[in-house]
Amino acid sequence: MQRHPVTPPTLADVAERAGVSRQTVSNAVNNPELLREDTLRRVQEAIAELGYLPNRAARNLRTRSSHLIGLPIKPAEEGTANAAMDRFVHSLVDSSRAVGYHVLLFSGQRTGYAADELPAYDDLLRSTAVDAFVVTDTYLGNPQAAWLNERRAPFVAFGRPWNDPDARHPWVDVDGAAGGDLATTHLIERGHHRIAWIGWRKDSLLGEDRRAGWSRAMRSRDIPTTGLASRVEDTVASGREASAVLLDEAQPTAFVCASDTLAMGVLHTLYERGLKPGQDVAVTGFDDSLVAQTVPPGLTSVRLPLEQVAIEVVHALEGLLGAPPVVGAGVLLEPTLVVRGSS
Amino acid sequence: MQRHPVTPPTLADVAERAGVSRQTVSNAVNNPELLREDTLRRVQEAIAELGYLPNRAARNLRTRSSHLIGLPIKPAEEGTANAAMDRFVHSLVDSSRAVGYHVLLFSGQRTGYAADELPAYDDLLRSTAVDAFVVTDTYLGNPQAAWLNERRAPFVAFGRPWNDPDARHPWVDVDGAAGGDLATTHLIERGHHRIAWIGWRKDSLLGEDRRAGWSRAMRSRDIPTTGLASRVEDTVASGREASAVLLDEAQPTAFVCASDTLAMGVLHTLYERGLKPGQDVAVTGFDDSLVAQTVPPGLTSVRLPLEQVAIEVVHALEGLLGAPPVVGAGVLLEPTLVVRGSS
DNA sequence: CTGAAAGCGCTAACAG
DNA sequence: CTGTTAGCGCTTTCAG
Repeated sequence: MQRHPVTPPTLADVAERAGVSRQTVSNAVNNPELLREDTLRRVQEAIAELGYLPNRAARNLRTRSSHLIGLPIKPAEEGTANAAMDRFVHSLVDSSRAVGYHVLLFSGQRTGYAADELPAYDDLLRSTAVDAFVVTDTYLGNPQAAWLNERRAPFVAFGRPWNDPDARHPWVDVDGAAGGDLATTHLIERGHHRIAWIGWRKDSLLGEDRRAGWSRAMRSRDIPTTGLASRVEDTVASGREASAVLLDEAQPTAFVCASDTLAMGVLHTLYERGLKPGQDVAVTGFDDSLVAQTVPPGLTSVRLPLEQVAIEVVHALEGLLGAPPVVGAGVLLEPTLVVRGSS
Repeated sequence: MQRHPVTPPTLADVAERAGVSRQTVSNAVNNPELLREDTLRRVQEAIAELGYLPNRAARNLRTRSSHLIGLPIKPAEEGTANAAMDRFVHSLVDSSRAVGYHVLLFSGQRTGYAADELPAYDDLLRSTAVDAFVVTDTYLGNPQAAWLNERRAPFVAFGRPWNDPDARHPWVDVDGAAGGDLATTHLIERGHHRIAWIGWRKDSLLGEDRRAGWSRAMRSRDIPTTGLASRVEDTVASGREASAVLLDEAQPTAFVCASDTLAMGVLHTLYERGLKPGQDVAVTGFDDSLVAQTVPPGLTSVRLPLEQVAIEVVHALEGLLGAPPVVGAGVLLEPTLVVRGSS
């Protein structure tokens, strides 16, 4: 039954070895500045010799906190180029650990429940399994943010609270308009004028944000945009169809896409028509996914500063979980453009 | 300070409401068969009315287990097509939850430590933060498996213990040779004879396994393989160079690659030479990444049954964490081939 | 089948 | 600055 060679040492073991009380050891770990220098050193030696590490469960029970952050993961979307999550998760794990938190994964969307029921979140919260959540798809108009707000559950959103002006939770987001502008301006500087936009349906406010960058860049140079925009689902097939139609009806020489997935659709169309991306028609994507990085001849893409996003998210989390909790203002970060062969 | 509207109900609250003792409530939750039917129902009603859920920390402290599984994540490898992890993680989260476990993410490889030091694992173990680990890259010859074995830490490996014949831990793997065979046979049936292999360096036993499938398929039909194999790093650039050299020196009409990343390298070479994948030269990859799914005209790829792998991993975990622990035999699963435009 | 007692390992409060 | 006391919420004895 005993899984480990020996029972791990406890506070009491360390205390005995160092010749102090248990409380002093606890202080040595959590409030070292309270101890006299030599006592502290003696305790730390005992800790090192014994290889002592505080028992999490005991600490969690006592402090009423789990030091765990819940991160819901969406069902894997196959057939899309979405790899953003991956990079973000890595950064989040690292940033969290730096402040003493670990990341607990869970399936946010279990089937068989109404839209306003989020049992996965609820269970985690009520069983005190996590201290807070990080939610990443507020922009899909899903009910998480509202639900969490209502329960006063601590959470930080990656994504602005578009449809909830009086949301009072911390958020971190990337300026989609700046990204769209970046890509469009890049193409204009490459000599393109007829630059098409392929984005998502209008109810995607994230999509509209990115689109605004495209129209801003175009309009500020008095380049007409009429007939050059298309709004579709975020799939390769949709991107392919949309680009085929646009090519036939509006003769663009370049495409700015709201996602790498859509941009891949454009590459499909070009491939089918024997057109060379970057030479005959320029294409840019969004997210700098692995697909963008590996597809020949390379897909120019707007790269989100996900590492920085994670750092800001954790920073907001620290405020939220502090005493007293502090909710900072939303943070908006700037994307960059990674230029590759497709433009 | 109080984060939630009210303090969550405890066992005592439920007991009072149901008019029974705390212990009876505990039994109702953990050993319902011990209770009389009407008592059980009364307790369950009280639980439902109060929205009671056991406090994790308390339960963990008492049972000396965290009900958490540690999953190390490697630093994100940009520029590769590796998306296998993503699908696996999803499946693992779901499978684990079904048996009462959650997945805790951590950075396996922190910098600044010698190869035989794995402080991230050690800390998690000694602080009783996780009950077990799932390790996913035993094939890289990294020291995790040996280290964990030595400490008697419970873990399940996704990947065979290639270099450790007397390893006594459960593992789940996918038959790489079968995958290589599948791809090669498919190409042979499509009429190809000069089929090249691009794989990893010889010290990658996973790579050698996959390669064995290629040579097996070739040899069983008496097709010569001389000069048709190349072993390189797992990067797009290596795949590109290797395929260029092979094309010049051995004139293959098809490439079987040990990874989608290498296959993308081949597509780069074809692109540069104006050759059409699937028409002029056939290409197959390995892992069925998002890249394979989205690149035009689609990359034929060997797909690993990651959902099934996760299920088997969790099954092994259940055995490992049971009383008494049982270590089942290794499980080897069969991959499938997803045929797309590149062949 | 149900209840009472004990204690997991830790830290918040207070006393010395 | 250090030690004592108490108890977080739960489950495992052991009696009734």
